[in-house]
Amino acid sequence: MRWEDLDQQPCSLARTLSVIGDRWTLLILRDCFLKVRRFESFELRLGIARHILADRLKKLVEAGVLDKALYQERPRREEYRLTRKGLDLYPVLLAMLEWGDTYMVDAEGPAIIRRHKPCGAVLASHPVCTSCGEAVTAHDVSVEAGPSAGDTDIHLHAATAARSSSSA
Amino acid sequence: MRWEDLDQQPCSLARTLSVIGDRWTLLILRDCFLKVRRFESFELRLGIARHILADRLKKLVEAGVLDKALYQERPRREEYRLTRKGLDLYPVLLAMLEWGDTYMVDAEGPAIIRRHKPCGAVLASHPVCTSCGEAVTAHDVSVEAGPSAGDTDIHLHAATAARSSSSA
DNA sequence: AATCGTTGGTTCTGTTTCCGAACCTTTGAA
DNA sequence: TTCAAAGGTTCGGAAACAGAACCAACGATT
Repeated sequence: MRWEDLDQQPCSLARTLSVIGDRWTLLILRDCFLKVRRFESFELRLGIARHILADRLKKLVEAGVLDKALYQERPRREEYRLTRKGLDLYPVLLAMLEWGDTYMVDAEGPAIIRRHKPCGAVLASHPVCTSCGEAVTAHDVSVEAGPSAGDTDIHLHAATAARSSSSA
Repeated sequence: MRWEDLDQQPCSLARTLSVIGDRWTLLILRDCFLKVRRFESFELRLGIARHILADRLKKLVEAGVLDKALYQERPRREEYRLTRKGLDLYPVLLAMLEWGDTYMVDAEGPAIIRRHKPCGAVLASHPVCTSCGEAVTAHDVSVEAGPSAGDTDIHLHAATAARSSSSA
């Protein structure tokens, strides 16, 4: 499978990965959420090759995750800001941050702490079902074919995928 | 920055990416959550080169995300299962799935639907603060130096990162 | 007891993709 | 008229990836 074909897959995870699934993109987005907005700032903070940074920013703009806005005429200067679509990636970042805080930190604990401003607590979060409000775990979730399922039952019948399927 | 150095960064996102941040790993994990457990099944479903698959599975086992368990003696057969650490990645996957469902689907809607078994609703979820139970958005969260912060204020002072910092 | 199929890999040899360094362009300031 | 800053683009080498072939343990088949 080639990287570009990911967004053709009938799987929302694959399609999401086609936007944010590369080496640098999530680090760029992390910085966006920290209010980094300028090409040079990204470069400095990430130590990324300018070439790659330019490419990633362009792709994020094309994907509608970032918006390139003029913040100054004459010297024309532009900055990158998260769109609504980009802001909606926050749960992804948050989930990754918290997993890292739990499993990947040194003995002393995490280098950065997030605090939930409304309540003042050090932030820990978990997903809840928007309908019933209960916490969601992998075991509570079942999958079924959706509207555009077609013959893509491959995603449902995991262990039985012995038939030579359409995506093999 | 080299890819291997990611897990040395004082940032939980970077460290998480050092485990799940490559092209294939999240797709492999998606399948794990769909109860795919065997080398051949992964290969068939993903269309991944065997070589790469073997490498990713090994790394996931080394990282403690998967566990390689004997499920049959004589023909000795092993399978890969999510550990607790791996299961705890579910919020990451879920957040990506839902973002994809929202922004990346065709007109007909998503190919796969997730249902919250306890309440029966089609699943939509959002993160809530474990302390106060309120929904968490990017705007509600502030960051501050944590226990092992050291001189890594680079992660806090986004736009002011004009000094040549330690990670540049 | 030779060989065949199944599972689960490893070893080759290209081809993409990535990275780092250097260069280019626009604009304003010295 | 040269300089610097912001924001890119163009290169050659390095790494990751893909596809195919090969290996090996084991059981079943003949």
